[in-house]
Amino acid sequence: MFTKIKYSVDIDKKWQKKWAEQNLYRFNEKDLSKKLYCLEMFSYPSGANLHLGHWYNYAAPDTWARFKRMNGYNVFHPQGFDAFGLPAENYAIKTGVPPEKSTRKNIQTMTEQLKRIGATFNWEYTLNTCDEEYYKWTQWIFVQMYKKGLAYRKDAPVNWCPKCNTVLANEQVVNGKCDRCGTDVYQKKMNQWFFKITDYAEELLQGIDKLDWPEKTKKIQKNWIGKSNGALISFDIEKEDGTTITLEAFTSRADTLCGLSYVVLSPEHEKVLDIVYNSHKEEVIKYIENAGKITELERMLNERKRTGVFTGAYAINPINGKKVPVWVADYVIASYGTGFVMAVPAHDERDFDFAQNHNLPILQVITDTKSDKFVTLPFCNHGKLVNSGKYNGLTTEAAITTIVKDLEKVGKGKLTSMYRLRDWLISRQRYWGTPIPIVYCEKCGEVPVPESQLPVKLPKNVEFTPTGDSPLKSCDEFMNTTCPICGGAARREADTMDTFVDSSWYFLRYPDNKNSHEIFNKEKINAMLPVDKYIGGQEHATMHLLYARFFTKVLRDLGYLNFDEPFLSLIHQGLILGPDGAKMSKSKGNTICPDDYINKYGSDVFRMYIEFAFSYVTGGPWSDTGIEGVAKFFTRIEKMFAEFYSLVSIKYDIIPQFDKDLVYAKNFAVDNISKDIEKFQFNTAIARLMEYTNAIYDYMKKEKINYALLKDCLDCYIILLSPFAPHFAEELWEQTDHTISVFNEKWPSVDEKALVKDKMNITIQINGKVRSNFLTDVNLSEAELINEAVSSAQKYLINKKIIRTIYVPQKLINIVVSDN
RNA sequence: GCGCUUGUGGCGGAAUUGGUAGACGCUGCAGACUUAAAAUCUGUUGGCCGCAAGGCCGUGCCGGUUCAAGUCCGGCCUAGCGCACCA
Repeated sequence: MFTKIKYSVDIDKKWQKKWAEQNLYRFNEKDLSKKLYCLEMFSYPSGANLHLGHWYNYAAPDTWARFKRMNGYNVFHPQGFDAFGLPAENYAIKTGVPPEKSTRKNIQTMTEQLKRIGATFNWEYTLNTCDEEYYKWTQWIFVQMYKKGLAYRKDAPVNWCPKCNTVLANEQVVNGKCDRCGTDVYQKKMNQWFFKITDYAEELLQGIDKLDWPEKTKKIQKNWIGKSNGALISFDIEKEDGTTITLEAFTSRADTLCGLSYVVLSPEHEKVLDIVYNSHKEEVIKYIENAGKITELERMLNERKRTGVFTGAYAINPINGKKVPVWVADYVIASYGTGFVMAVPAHDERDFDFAQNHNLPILQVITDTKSDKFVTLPFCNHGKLVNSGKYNGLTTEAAITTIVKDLEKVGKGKLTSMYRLRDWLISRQRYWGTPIPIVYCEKCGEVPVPESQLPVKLPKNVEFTPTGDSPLKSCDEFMNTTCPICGGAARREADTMDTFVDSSWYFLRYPDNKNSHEIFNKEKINAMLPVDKYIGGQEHATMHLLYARFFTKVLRDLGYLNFDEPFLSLIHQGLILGPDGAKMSKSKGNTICPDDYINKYGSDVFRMYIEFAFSYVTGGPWSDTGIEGVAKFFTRIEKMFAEFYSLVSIKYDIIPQFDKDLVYAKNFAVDNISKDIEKFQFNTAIARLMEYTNAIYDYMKKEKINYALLKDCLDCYIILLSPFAPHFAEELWEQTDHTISVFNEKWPSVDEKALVKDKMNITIQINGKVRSNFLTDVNLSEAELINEAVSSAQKYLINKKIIRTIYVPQKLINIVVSDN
């Protein structure tokens, strides 16, 4: 029998225990026909309490997952930890506690706290990237990639963070500063490991359009890959000794070739010293040395001043044989294109600026298509060609293909594309990460560790304070090993991998997390993936989300996967800011601790509040005004049920007219709540639930009540409530004489007939302004409606002439009038 | 500099994609219950004019398209994000 319920944190505990005992949310591995892989980005095991961001990231998608579960889906909803990385190591440096120890402890605390959300997580599938059983396979992937030539080592100028004492990937440098600590990053030439993500540039780009991802994220990723169509053009350069050397330049404006007035090499270009004349050598070397000292940041600041030096050499324009001077200038960057550029000052701002500074000729070869009027230089738009011999009059588009075709005939040009995307630098001079499974043997050189010897274990007792050199180097027992090929003495690679490597494939491991003899069972993973719904922050648009796509494609090409994309549908949760509107941070002291709220109100109130108070994908500043309102809403629900059980039951068979409102309200609620949850619009879904609550209250005030109908509506009510307040709904379900669990119930379906109204409210507009409205029968014809509207709006029509009427079905009639 | 996104009551936020702006809730105000308070319930709550009926104004600003604009177009302002010598 129903006893009065008072929802509190005790009810959370009761049901969390029962659900765990029954393993209620168990994933059924046997039948994957309706599997649904719902995944939130895993979190970093930080020491402090679970913060608001975690709650927001996990609780709301759990509402979606529960909804899907009740709609018959076999929901797979795993949870794990991205445990390697800088924060644990920095914490260790500060406190002296080894990262291993603090991380394990944090994982334990966080797991307990995550359980307090009362989510449908499948904990038996958990993983942790710093476990040997996990990173063994991270290393295994590295070795597979190495064998395919996708992991390679090279000397390259890399981004160095002097504070973190490590190199960074391009993706981790933001405005010339370290993404992590904000320190100015500078370039350093080092020998490092890279993943050849550029091999997949085109496919990564092409695949984006097919994804159900936020448009903005797709755009960010497209821009990051940065495809640019153009042509490679070869220039012969005459050296001082009389020989010539040929260099290729990439350009998107081959049409401007006749306006060429010089060519430029970047200071880092390997052929600079080969080309330079003796008379200019000293000056050029000095220039290169200076250019090397400038950091990324300074380069950006000095973006207006374009410096450079002449090499003494001349290049031949392949289209007309004209000789142009060869310069070295740091406005040409070595890492994009070929590091060698053709300069057309009349039609490029940078070249124009440079030419003016150095008194180089400026030849106009493009003019406006529409007017032959004088155009101001530099003219960078498209147009038509002038001063270009036989190409005169062609549009720029046509000229590009014509000119490149002509060049191609003499082997001097071809159409091609360039990408902005660089290979992914994965070496880190840090301790707390996956060791790179490579050994260096004096005889055999660089040798990948064979699969049978994996994992290369991360040693425990290492001095991990960063010195700028890899901490593992100081650990002899780690470093000294034997060569897997010849058995002779060898040294291990001392760097560890970027933590983004760990997170690039974790979603592939969850469904088969205990597999000890292979990375995962192919059949199983191909049946379980792709992830159907992925939820996480937008800040990963050019990092994790790109890397994970890359790994998926690599593993597919290695024969392990039969799909191309890991995450079909992606949602970004908004960011919850501090009450001051600034990003929450401990240093600013504007963090919010969910625990206080949970202890006071219970986790369901907290969950429903964060779902109700924000638009999920937008987020916003935190404020707890309103959480009382949600708590009150819970009380109102409790009272609603108490009131129902106190009613004298009056039963009758014929549903009178006044039951219609309730039936409508129920179906309206089911319809809209379902649609809104599906779209992650939890705030409006909850609003509709509140409306349904009000409708039930209204009904209970009536003189005559159809008890069976009301009971049915209340049962439905509990189901609709359950994804938003799982513990509370489960308690109500039990108290209203049902067998648990409410989560085994089928989500209600909509009776479309109940949503058809027999009356409609038509708005009357006069000249587009709302004047009045009238309630009428839905079956009336347009003509009848207009008549009714005109007669009911008589007072607005005095001395007016009706010009036309517009009828919007079921909604409004606009009467357009003029003065008589 | 280029590209994208945002701007709605005192507050959080709605608005079926061009069709009654402000759903739902918070706050405030008034009332009921109470010795009183809390809790609960009932009304009310964009601004201005009006006793009222009613009217005028109103979705960052200026203009436009349309019978009709928060929604579409052009320009500007604001806040935020992405890229930034990409040839």
